[in-house]
Amino acid sequence: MSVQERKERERAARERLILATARELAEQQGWDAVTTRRLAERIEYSQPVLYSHFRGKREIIGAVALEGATEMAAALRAATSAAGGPRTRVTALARAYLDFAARNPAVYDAMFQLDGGLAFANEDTPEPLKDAFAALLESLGEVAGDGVHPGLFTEVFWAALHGLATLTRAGRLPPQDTERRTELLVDRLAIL
Amino acid sequence: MSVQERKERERAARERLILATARELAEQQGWDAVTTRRLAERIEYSQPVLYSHFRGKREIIGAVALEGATEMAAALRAATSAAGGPRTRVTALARAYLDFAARNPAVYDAMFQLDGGLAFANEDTPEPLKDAFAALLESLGEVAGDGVHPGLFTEVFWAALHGLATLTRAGRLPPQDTERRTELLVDRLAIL
DNA sequence: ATTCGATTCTAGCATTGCTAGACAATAGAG
DNA sequence: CTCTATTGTCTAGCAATGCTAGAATCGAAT
Repeated sequence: MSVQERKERERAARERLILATARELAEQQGWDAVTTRRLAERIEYSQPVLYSHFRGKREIIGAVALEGATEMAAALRAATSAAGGPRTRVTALARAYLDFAARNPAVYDAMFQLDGGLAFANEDTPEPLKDAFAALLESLGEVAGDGVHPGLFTEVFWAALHGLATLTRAGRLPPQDTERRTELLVDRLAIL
Repeated sequence: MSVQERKERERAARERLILATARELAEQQGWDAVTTRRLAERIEYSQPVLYSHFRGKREIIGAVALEGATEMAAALRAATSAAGGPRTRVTALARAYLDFAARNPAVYDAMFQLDGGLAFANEDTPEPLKDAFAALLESLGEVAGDGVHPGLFTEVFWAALHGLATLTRAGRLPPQDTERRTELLVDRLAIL
């Protein structure tokens, strides 16, 4: 059975290669530049190989989105674990979120702007996405305030961060005031 | 000179027809369904005619976005003018914004999600967009709180609304709690 | 009625996502 | 070591997309 195992390892390695290449290409030139032909050429296989791993381009985007969700959850937890009190923690969380979005625009797009064919806000939601939301909830639940449902509060805070991230990235908001906007958001929304 | 005038009138009418058709098609089946061929067929002209009015699909999206900005500004002002105090006014504003986004998803996409080739946050920004932001500022400036720049506050509030609108529309947030989220947002962000 | 300029259309290009069917490599049996 | 059957990969192609060149047609002014 060792032959089978080797093949599966190689197949898994190639799948990782596809995803890493797609992500790299998307970060370099945007998702529009991630065509099946270019992607195939970069991994040095023909296009149909892509379709033996993923149903199509959408599913590739979805896979990158899941990778990103895992990383984002880790980044958020790393940022908040170093903080002392609730206030520093929430500020660190907000900064880490916006920083992740700014540093990985293509991955952020895959997660929240593009159609990756992923389910959201129901029981079919993939684990990494639920976990990323959980990472937000861990720090935000404690500053929701009395009588306010932590989940609802987290949704609102998240939406605000998402709005800041996307509008800034699209050039709708001047980038230089990001820090001041973040502070204002935390000051007002969080009950400390 | 009457011939020239008639021709210009007809040309302007056709341009309105193109935009109305594009918008209708986008609202019915999404912007992906707005192909130059389908659009040309619906207006009963050939595709190249579209390019005598607009540089390309992007510019059509941009034109729809500007139309939408004008309408949104009007909708926001209509909603806030009926309100008595600052609190009712801000709540009405938030509701009107989210309502506009929910009722005109394709137009909202054209304004904020798609690339319509429009400038933002600088002096080249088209008038309708600046005016829509001004409509937000009119009601939000008075609840920014002492020592907080009204423009910055408006940006943050707007970003939060934008996040709620897009995440809800993309199925990332359950729609039924929209009203509670709106109330929470207003309660926390606005200084009354 | 004819000419000439503007307008509109036909036909086509290159690119996209995706797939069918031909071809090649390889594992396992003899 | 050879043959076969399965598994994997590639070549070639489809329909759809945005956009454009050049032909054809229309209409206003002479």
